[in-house]
Amino acid sequence: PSSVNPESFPAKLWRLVNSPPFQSIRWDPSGQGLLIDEQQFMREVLSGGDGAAGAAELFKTKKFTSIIRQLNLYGFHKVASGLVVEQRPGPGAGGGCSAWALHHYHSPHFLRGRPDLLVYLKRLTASNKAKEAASPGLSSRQPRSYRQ
Amino acid sequence: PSSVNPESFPAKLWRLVNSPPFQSIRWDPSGQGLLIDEQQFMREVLSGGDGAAGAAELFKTKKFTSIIRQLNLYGFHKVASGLVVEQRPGPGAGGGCSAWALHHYHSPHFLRGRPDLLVYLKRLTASNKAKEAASPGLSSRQPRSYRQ
Amino acid sequence: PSSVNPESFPAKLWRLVNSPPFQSIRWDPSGQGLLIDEQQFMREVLSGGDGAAGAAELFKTKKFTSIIRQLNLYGFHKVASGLVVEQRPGPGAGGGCSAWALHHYHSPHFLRGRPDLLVYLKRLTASNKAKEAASPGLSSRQPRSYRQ
DNA sequence: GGCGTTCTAGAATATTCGTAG
DNA sequence: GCTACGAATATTCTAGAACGC
Repeated sequence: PSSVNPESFPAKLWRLVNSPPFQSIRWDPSGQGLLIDEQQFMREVLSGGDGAAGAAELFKTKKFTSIIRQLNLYGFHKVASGLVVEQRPGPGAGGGCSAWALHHYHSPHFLRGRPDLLVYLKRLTASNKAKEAASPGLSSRQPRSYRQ
Repeated sequence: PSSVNPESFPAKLWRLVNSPPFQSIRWDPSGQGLLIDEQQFMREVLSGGDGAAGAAELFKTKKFTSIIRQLNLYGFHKVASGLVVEQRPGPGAGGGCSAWALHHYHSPHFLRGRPDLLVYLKRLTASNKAKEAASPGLSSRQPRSYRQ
Repeated sequence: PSSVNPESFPAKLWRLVNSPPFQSIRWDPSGQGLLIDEQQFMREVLSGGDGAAGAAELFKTKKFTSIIRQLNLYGFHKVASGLVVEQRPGPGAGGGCSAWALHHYHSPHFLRGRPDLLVYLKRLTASNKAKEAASPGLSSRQPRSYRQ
């Protein structure tokens, strides 16, 4: 019945992560999380589309922090890296290695190959939160465990 | 009497803004606010000192958002841009126009030529806020204009 | 269900002590305590990762005392040395006599082969301590021996 | 009212310094 | 001496709140 608004943030995110031309945002190896390269994302997706595939005006903002705010509003949580996080290829050229900001985010309703789950991605508004009042009620920064 | 800890955030900020070698952070024309060029600041100050004057290890963070959090913790507020913010001359080559992130922040206790005011910059902790309980009590984002 | 945040101090400590490439930090013979060679740890783990396995940015600090503070915050206690603590053979010549700082620390929730206990390692904050108000309440510095 | 964007604050852990015991 | 802890600041992730459409 109720499909997902293709202009909503989760729908845009889904299209981006499944778009091979966009290298800045992709699935993690397990397909359960999102990897976003901040610098590359700013060039490719934000700031006016001089990027590769011409993501013309996909988002109104030019600030990466707005993307993070949206992720949190839709219930995504940051996954602590620290472990694998694929090795830096660093072939040779380019040189300026630059402090990488590779963000890893996860939502139980955003999994590779499962577009059917997108309908469960709700914006965490006051009213929506009231509806889910009986939920486990995670605190703002999960004190310890976070992978559910 | 009570001087300012030179390792505190306000002291570091003061030294940076008064350091001509650092072009990423400077006074606005009136001397009452701070201008920070995000991209340049990340290169010059954060991320390991391959920048100009070697601000080796001034901050432990490499994230610009941490600087913003500190500014807010010390009572700085963003100044709505669109007004002054001198045009960047754009030396010539390159041409990558790039979506500029030029941040304009203000605090009544951070004014050009007035290092004596720095002692009034207090970190807004629970305890410090309790001490100033009698203040007007501004909400999180001042409803309209807040330029005092 | 609830796993441990891999970015927390106990998780990092666990990975380090179980990482053979890191020789500076290892289990004591009984597997109930931690042995840390201060000088080697500073080279291998702190101070920029020119060390062996490239523990790039595992900690933001470069001070060994900060590691000790973290150990104490998570309930570790120093084990009186002078007893076991195998002598380091001293690889060869030189005879850098070495007033070696070999630190021996213990926690009942940090045992070799028992990652399941890590969830009991709680940061000793004011709030956490309040929650455990009804606990046996061990004093800060165990009166005498506590080797269980 | 919903949603997106922006600025600010809350809350938890991390780092540092001083000092009590 | 020297271990352990309190307290203050720093860093990080998430949420609150205001505004415009």
